[in-house]
Amino acid sequence: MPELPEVEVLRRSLEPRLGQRQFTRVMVHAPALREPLDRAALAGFTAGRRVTGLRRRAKFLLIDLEDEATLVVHLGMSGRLTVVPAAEPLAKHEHVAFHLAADERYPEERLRLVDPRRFGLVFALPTAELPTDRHFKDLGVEPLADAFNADLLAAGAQKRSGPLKQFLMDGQVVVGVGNIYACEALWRARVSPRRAVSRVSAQTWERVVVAVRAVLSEAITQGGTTLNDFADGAGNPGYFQVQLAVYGREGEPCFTCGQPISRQVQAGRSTFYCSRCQR
DNA sequence: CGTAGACCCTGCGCGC
DNA sequence: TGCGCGCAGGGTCTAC
Repeated sequence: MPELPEVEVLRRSLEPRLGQRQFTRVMVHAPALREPLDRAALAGFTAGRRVTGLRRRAKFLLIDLEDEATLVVHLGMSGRLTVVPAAEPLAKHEHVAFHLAADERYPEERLRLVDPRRFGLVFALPTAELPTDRHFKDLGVEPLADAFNADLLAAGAQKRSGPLKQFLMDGQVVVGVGNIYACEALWRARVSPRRAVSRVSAQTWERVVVAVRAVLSEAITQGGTTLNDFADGAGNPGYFQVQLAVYGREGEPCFTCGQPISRQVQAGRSTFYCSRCQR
């Protein structure tokens, strides 16, 4: 399901539902997702602790708990993280669930991860170890932070070669820009995804920054979904509210010029673009 | 050192 | 109606 906007929408939807709730037991139903599930660590860092806050870094959801522990969830391609009644039957592909104690607001529930393709990831660790954890230590800047700017991209491009789209999707440069929004942002910036990063002007970098920010923040505002199987933390489905200009529109007319949208595979992923508008 | 490609896994839609 | 194929939002590893 996720790109950055979907994870951010999920974070916001879960925040009131999980805030101050106490984790009880963890139910691990699969041996591994992208990595093995460490039942002992998951239980040890969560059982009995209350949720103190929810954060996001790149496409990772960070659930901070009492006593300086953090539960980390990544949804991969097909993960859904939802809160359901504790007695809800086990869902197909429900690989792990964290039970939540009843309080004055909610009955006993469970926070469950359903992930058919199992590209997701769940682990827990001391909060202080997050920055040096191997999943986080090499991550680039957040695209909605001030540090994401034309100078940063131009500097990063000097150390690399290859096409612009792959550069934008490189998490060591900027995080959270996945295949859909990379395509959308480059269409909006009117620059070709195939353009070599060495041949991008300062002015164009500026347009790319503006476009990435706009595409992501609009998707968040609109409830995050471009994706047909997205659901927020309450299980509400997505609404296809985000109008996609190029992604999935091969052969359909460009909204700007009417030229049929092209599709080309780059690094094993489909790239959609307008060959007239994007140079 | 960077970069390109394979790979992890299941489900879905399409054409036959 | 059923089957096989291609394709899908992510990230990481290996071979060059």
